[in-house]
Amino acid sequence: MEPRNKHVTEDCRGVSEILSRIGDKWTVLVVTRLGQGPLRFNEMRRIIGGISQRMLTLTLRGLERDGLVTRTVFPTIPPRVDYELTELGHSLLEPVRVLGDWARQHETCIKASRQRFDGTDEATSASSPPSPMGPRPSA
Amino acid sequence: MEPRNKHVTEDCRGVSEILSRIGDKWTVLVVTRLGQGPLRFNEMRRIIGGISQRMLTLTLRGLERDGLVTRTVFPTIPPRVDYELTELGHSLLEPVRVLGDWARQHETCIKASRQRFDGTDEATSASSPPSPMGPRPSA
DNA sequence: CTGAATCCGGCTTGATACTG
DNA sequence: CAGTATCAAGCCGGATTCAG
Repeated sequence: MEPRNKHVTEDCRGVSEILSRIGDKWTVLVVTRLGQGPLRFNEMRRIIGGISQRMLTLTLRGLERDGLVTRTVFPTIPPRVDYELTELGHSLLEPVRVLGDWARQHETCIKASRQRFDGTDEATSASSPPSPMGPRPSA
Repeated sequence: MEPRNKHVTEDCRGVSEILSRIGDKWTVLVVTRLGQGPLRFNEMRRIIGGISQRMLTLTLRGLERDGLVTRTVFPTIPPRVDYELTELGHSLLEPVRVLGDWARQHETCIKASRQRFDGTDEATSASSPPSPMGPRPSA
């Protein structure tokens, strides 16, 4: 990546990258669950539900790479692997919680806004096909 | 014990959705810039830099749909469109800032961890202790 | 039980060209 | 200036299969 420059935009680039990192489909779920204590692979898989092995592996791997979780292998039979949040991982828990609070707090509002927005189009022209980006009602 | 435990996953689903929303490539940049005041389309385009018309349009459109920004059209020639954060949009600014602070604060740490992770080619020559610190198979 | 490798479909992104 | 339409490329995520 580019070196960190002076401008705000550059700062936000870094932020954006981090957000992309944790903004993917599963990372937040995994981190949050792990925030309640270490878990084994299939425990997580079962608890989270709907995540494939592949995605769980990739998510965990990425988290480990970023130093957010530790991977502990017990060379037993059957094998056992524990995943646990590092200190850094725990520190992420709080910002995520803040965002989570915001999300839950405004979830209804946002969904309502979406329905309003999506419905505005059809209300004016009923026979129009569903366009991915309907026309704007000029203010 | 904690009834909250059972709901965390569901809660996080919603959070995850919101995160996906703002976790895309440009949303955070746009919102942050808009947090400093209303902007016109090409102003933003120029300020952010590297974003295509298409992506800026789509990002703005999504933000508008979610009720986070307002779009004000001035039917002049040449046309002029102002984008501005709504109250809801401003409320998002804070959580984003929190996450942004975290990101900047741990940016170095994370990058270091990545390099460490990518570069770690464990020899495994040492004894594999029965203690939970087994070697990680290289990718 | 944990996880790697493969194939594949879909969404997201981006470049380009055109319109009011 | 602001926005749309279209097309192509790339990444993401899922199902399946194989291995230790």
